[in-house]
Amino acid sequence: MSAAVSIREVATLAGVSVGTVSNVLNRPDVVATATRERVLAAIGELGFVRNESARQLRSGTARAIGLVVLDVSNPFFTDVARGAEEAATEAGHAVILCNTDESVQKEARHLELLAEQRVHSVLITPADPSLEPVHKLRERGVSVVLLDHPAQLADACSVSVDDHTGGRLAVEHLLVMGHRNIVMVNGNVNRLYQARERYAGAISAMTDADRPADELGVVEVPAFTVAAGLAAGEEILARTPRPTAVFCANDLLALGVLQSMVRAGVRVPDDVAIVGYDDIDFAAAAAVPLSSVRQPRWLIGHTAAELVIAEAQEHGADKPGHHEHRHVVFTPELVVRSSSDFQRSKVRHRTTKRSSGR
Amino acid sequence: MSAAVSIREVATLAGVSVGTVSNVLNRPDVVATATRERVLAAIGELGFVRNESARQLRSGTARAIGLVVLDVSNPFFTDVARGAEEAATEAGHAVILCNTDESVQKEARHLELLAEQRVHSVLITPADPSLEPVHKLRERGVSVVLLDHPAQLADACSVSVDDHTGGRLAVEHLLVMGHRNIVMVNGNVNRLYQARERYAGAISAMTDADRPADELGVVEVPAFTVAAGLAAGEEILARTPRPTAVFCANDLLALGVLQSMVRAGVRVPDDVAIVGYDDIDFAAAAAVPLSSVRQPRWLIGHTAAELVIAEAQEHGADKPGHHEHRHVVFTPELVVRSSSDFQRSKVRHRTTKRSSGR
DNA sequence: AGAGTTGTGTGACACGTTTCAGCGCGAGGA
DNA sequence: TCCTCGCGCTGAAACGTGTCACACAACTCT
Repeated sequence: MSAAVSIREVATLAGVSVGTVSNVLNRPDVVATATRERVLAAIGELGFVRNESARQLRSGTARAIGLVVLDVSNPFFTDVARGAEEAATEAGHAVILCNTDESVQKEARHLELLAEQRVHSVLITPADPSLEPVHKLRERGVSVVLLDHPAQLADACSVSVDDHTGGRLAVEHLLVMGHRNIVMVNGNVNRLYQARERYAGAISAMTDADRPADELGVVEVPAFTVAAGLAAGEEILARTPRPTAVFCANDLLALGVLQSMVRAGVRVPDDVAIVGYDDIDFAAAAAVPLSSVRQPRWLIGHTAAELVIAEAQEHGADKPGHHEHRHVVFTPELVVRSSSDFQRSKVRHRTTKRSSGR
Repeated sequence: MSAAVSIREVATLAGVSVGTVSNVLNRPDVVATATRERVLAAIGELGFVRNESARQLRSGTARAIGLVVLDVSNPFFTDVARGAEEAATEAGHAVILCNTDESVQKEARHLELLAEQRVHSVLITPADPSLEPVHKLRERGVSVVLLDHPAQLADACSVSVDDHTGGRLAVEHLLVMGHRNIVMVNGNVNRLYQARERYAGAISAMTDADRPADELGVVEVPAFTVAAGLAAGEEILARTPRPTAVFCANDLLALGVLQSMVRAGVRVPDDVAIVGYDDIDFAAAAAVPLSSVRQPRWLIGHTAAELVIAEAQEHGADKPGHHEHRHVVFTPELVVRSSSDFQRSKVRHRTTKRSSGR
């Protein structure tokens, strides 16, 4: 009901000019203490709230950064988002979270909206492999940081995790555990960079171990979700001979596969070993704790936000165009738990017996 | 690099006035076809993008609605967010997702930011039980819809699920299954409305069944997370006599409790039955599929967004202040799965035997 | 005492858009 | 022929803020 109160009304109530009120808000040190307090009192009395639109119009750019992810429902991305938000908040920026569900159309629409908002910058896990909307954004002068995407391909900073190594670590581990019939549950290799790299890493582990590449089967899924993992699990169960190990490109898939194994009475890891990717919290908390390739989720988001803020500062202070794009690459780490480790799962079984014996 | 191009440059290139360009964008029907196409061509050539800040400054309010939730990492809330976003997109609005982690400070800060953005409206699951920041927002003229919160307390619309019934359903079920030593894992009853109501429902199930209320124990947790559930599970395991059933105020807690039971070799549901709340996707996909009180997550978000959009339209078209606040209450539904149902879990066990027998 | 200096505050302009009164013009009716 | 009307377009006035050149007063230094 109460109409929006502007800086002008504050000024008249405090008996000063609008410029002074603006100074109180933005450079409090240049205004005398007495006046400042008078203005602040007026602000409180009127319940004045800055109009961010007007600020942005004046300054040309918003104090917000867009974060565009493939799936908000995936805990991996919410953790990345938390990291980004923390870094952004420190620098006085807000984060606008956008979800694409891997859809090129949704991605384009979100980027369009973000461009209209004149966001400070955009952190994005691209859904469109052509990166065309990303380039368009850069042409419009918006800083972009690519998440989980190859550094060299685009004229932008990037933060990623070495997916090739990640895939290799997982399959090396399974080979060491003696598995000779492994299947990888993966997304579309042409569409998603992560899917491509993790598969390549897996293959390199096979060749390094002098195993023929065709010992690594593939089940392609339409999405990185638990439901898709369940379907993949059914397909794996139907295969003869049944694979003895499954490497999933993502923990949600792994949880789905695990679930279909348990439902079918297939023991994990005794009959089938499973390794996931991302090491989300649900992985450790699964009924058969899931081995997984850990990525520094929070750090990815945090670093990306820091990078983009730094880029903007350089760009502003120094000569424009002088910015050197940085490419941060983290190294993933294999976390072995019961789902792929016979020894660990034995410990669990012993505990089981003891407990049920009392 | 390319400086922001404004409507004025488009106008000169197309040889028309700025007003005409604006009309092409907002009321294409009032401008002649030839001119319209000329303008559109100029827009394409220059790569013009509307400046949303300027629009907002002029129109007074943003085409965005804020969604403030207690925990973005909780799949329940991401599903609510998807519903809200879908409804908002239909009406041409964007959704700004904010996370409070149940912190009063973060909530206040986010609402402050949203107020500065002059958002169209706010959908919120309040973290501050006093609702004071919510009232402040309403005074500033921002429409608010409360999610999962009692309708009557605030001067606002609300969308909620009957938590009292939900709690009752869960405990009734456990009583029918013959449990006489039940424990509820719950958040702080004074701070969170949901915790309070679900507990009250649970108690009413006890008294309706002529059971003494003290047969329902309580474990209070500091947060609705898997980690907190794990800790609660440890505490439950240490109790003597050990409870035979656990009702968790949320699925994340239930997953944590389930995990600690499995780790300790306690069979679910044979030794301990577990019922969760929300029926997130992970519940069905858990290794012991989780019984849960289902809430229409997507619908909650969708309805809330629709309500707030409708409120704004009425408010704008008719006399202001004439809006009648609506309170939508959904009814929850108990979904029984293996974690609390001996029969179902038997089926699973038979399957196990058959499979491992081949 | 005059010149420089520092500390405060003023007021107008610019940012990019929407909106609205109004203008020119050709067609149709009297 | 004149009047009216509607179409298509123009041009200027807002919207609320940040910035900047400038004004004014009170000191300090020589």
